[in-house]
Amino acid sequence: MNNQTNTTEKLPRREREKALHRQEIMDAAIKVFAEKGFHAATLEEIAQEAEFSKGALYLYFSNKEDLMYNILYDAFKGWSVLFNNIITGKKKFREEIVEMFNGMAEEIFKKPHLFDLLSAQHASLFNSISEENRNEFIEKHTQFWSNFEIRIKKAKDIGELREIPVKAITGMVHGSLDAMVQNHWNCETIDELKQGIKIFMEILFNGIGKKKEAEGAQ
Amino acid sequence: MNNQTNTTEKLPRREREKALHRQEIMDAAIKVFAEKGFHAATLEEIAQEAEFSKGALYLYFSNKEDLMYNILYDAFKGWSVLFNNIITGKKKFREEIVEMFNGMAEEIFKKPHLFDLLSAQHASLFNSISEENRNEFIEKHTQFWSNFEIRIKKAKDIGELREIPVKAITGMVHGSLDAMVQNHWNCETIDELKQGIKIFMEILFNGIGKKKEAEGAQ
Amino acid sequence: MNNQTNTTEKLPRREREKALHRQEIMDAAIKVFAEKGFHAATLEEIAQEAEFSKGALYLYFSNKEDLMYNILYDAFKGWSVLFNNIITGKKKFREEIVEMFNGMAEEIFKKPHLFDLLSAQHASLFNSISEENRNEFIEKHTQFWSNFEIRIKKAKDIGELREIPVKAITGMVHGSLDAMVQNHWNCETIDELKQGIKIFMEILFNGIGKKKEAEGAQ
Amino acid sequence: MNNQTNTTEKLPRREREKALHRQEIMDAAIKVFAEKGFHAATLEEIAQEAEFSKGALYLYFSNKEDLMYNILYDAFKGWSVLFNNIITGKKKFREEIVEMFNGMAEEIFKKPHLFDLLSAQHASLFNSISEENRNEFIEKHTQFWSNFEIRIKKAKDIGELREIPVKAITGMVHGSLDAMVQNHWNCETIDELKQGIKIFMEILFNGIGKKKEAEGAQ
DNA sequence: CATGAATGAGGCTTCATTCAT
DNA sequence: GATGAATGAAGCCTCATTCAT
Repeated sequence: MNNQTNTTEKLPRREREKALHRQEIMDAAIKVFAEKGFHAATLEEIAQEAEFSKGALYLYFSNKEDLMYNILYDAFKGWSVLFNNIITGKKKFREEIVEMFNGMAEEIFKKPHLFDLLSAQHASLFNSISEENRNEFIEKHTQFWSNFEIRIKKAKDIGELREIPVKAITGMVHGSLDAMVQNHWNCETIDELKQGIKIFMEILFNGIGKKKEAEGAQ
Repeated sequence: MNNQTNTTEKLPRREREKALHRQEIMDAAIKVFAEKGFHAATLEEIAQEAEFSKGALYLYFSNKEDLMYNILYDAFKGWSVLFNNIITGKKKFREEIVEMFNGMAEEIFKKPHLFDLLSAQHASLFNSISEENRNEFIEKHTQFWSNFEIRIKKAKDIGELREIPVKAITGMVHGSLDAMVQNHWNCETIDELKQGIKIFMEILFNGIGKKKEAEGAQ
Repeated sequence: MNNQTNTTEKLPRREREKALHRQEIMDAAIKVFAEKGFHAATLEEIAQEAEFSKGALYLYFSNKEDLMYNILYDAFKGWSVLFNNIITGKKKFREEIVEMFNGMAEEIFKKPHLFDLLSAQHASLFNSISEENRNEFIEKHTQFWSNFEIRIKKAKDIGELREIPVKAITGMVHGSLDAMVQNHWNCETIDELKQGIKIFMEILFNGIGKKKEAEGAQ
Repeated sequence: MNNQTNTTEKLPRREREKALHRQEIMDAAIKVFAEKGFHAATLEEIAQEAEFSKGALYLYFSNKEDLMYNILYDAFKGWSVLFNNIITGKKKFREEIVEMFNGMAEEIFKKPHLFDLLSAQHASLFNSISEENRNEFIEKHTQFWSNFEIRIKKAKDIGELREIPVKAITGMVHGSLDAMVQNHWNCETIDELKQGIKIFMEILFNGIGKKKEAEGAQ
C-alpha cells in the first residue's frame, strides 16, 4: 500500500477525492504523532482530527505503521528532490549550502507539524516501521550525505575551503541542519530564521574568534 | 516518590541495599526505554532486565512515569553540577567550552544507554512525565543556557569573541552539543570524540573558509 | 425476504435476471461459507466470488443471516421433494432406501460445495439463523424421519425386516446417510460412491458376521 | 504453549492451582465453543463462564487458537490411549469393538460439552487451528484407523467376518462411531446408549434383513 | 521485602451494514 | 439497479497496576 503520489491533477473525481482524503488523514496523523509520539498516539484521535471514523483510516492505509511509513516516505521524497536540485556543484559551495538551509527553512514553516514530528520523535519513528522500510530510508539518507562529502572535496580542491577534514565539515553542516530542523533555532518567523542562517554561515566560514587571536590559536 | 539521592555512602545496610536496587532498576529501565521508547517499553521487560519481579518495581517507584522521571532527574542533576562547575568565567571562554564538551563526551561513554535514550526518544520522554515535572526541567534547562549567554557576553566584552550576536553563538554551541549527544559525531571511542571536539573548536573559532576569501565575505 | 422461488421459467426479463443474480450470489456464498464457515466468511469475499459489489448483496438478501437461511431453505426444499418422491411405500423397502441413498449421492456430486458446507459447518449454521427459522427446519426434518419410521414399520409388518427396534433401524440409516453426506465415504466419483452404497446395503441387510457364527451370536 | 499434562498429582501448590485453573478455563471454553462455534464464541464469554477476567486467559493460553488447540489435543490424547488399549487383537473382534463403543459412550456422558463441540463444529474447528497442528491431528487419526484396518484383516483371516471389503467395514464402523458421537443416537442415559450399542452390533454383524430373504438378496 | 497471578481499561483491527452518487 | 466509501460496534490482545501469599 505504498502509493505515494499525491499529485491531485486531472484525475476522475473519485480518484481525486481519494487522494485528498488520504492527504487529510496523513496531515491529521502528522499532527497527532508529533504531539504524542507514535505509540502514544491513538488511531481514534487521528481519526477525530481528520474528521473521519476510525474504520476509514483502513481504507487508505493498511495499519498504523503503514500510515507512519507513508508520512515519512512522502517527506523524504520531497527533501530528496529539493536537495538534489540544489547541491549540484554548479554554484559556489557557500551559495549552495545557503540555498539548502533556506530551502529547508521554507519547508519547516510550510509544514511545521511534520518537522515537530521528525525532530521530536526521531528514532522511535524508525523503530515503528518495519526493518525493511527502515533500511530503505537509511540508505537514501546515507547516499545523500556521501554525495555531499564529494561536493565538499570538490570545494576544497578549488580552494573554497580551508584544510579541515571533510568528515568534520560534513558533521558540522549535518548537525547544524538537524539542529535547525529540531528547534528552528528558536525563530518565530521564516525571515528571522533566514537571518539566522546568514549569521550561521558567517560563523561557519569565518569562525567566532577574533582574527588576531584566531590566527594565533590552536 | 521523588527520592533522588543515590549517594551510597554510610547508610544502614537496609538503606544501602534499597538505594542499590533502585539504581539497578533505573539502569535496566534506561536500557529498555532507550531500545523501545517509553510507551513501547514494558515493565515486564524492565523487571527482567533488572532481575526483579514486576511487582518489585512498585516498591521503588510509584509508577512507570515516576521511574522515567527519576531517570531524567538524576541525569539532569549530574550535568547541572558538571556544567556549573565548568562554566564559571574563571578561565578563558574557549577553554571552558572545550572542558564542557569534553566533560559531556566522558558522560556519553560512561552511560551510553542513557544518552541513546535522551537523544532517540527526546520529546516523547517529556510527554511521558507530568506537566509539573516537565516544567521543572525546562526551567533548569533555560536557566543554564541564559547563564551561558551571560558568560558569552563577558567573553565578548574582554575581546575573546568577534562581533556576532550572542544568541547566534549560544545556538551554535547548544546545537552542536545536542548533535554530539545524539550521534556522538559518529565516533566509536572517547579519544576519537575528543579529537573531534578539537576540530570542532577550530572550526567554531576560525571558520571553514579560506582566510582571504573569508575576510572578503559577508 | 424469504423469496425462495428460483424457477427461471417464463418471467419478464427483469424478473428472470433478478432470479439469476440471486442464484449466482447464493452459489458464491455456498462456496465461501463452505470454505470458511459462516462467521469467518465475509460479505466482501462472497461479493467478489459472485462478481458483484458488497452493496448488491443487500438488494437480494436483507442481511448475512438471510442469505444463509435461503441457502438452507432451498437445499432442504430440494431434498424434501426428492425423498418424499422416493419413500412412498410403493416399492420394496430395500429398493426405496437404495434409491434414496443413490439420489442423495447424485446431489452430493452435483453441488459439492453445498454439502461441504452442510457437513463441515453443521451446527454453527443453525446458530447463525434465527430461532424461528431454525425451528422451521427442525420440524420438517423431524417430520420426514418420523414418516420414515412409519415406512419401516410397514416393511417389518410385511416381513421385509427382522425383529429389530424401529428406532434402531432408523438411527442406522440416518447415521449412515449423514456419514455419506459428510465424507462421501471417501469416494472420488459418483460411480465409486454408488458401488459403496451397494456394499453398505449388503452389510445393512445381511451383516458382516459369518452366517454360522452370526446365527449363534447375539 | 503446548503444555498438555494435567495430572494434578503431587505438585507444589502454585503448580497445582495453575493446572486447575487451566482446566477450568478449558472446560468453560469447551462449553462456549460448543454452543456458539469457534468464531462466534468470544473470549469475554469464555472468561465469564470460567469466572476469570479476559486477561487471565492469556496467562494460560497464548491466544484463542491455542486454547482451541489444547482442548482438541487433550481430547485426542485421551481417546488415543483409550482406543489403543482396547483394539489390541487379544480378544474377539466383536468384543473389542463393543468395548470401543462402550468406552466412547462413557466418555460422551462424562464430558458432554466436549462432544457437542466436536460433533457440532467439526470441520470449522480444524480450520481454526494452524495448519501444522491440524496435520498433527490428521496424522494421528489416520494412523489409528489404518491400524484398525489391520485388525479387521486379522479378524477376516481367522474367520470372524464375512467376505466384505475391509474399507467398507472400516467405513461402517467409523461412520457409526461418528454418528454416535454426534447425536448420542438420541439416547438420554448411558444405559440407554449401551443398549443401543448392543442392538447396533446385532445389526452390524447379522444385518436387518430376514435370513431367508437376505440369503437370496443381492 | 519480593513475587507473580489476576484484573480491566484501552488500543488496534475487522466487517456487517448504510447511503450518496 | 449497482457501487464502494464511510461508519461504528465488537472482538482480540496487551500491559500498567494491584494484592494475596
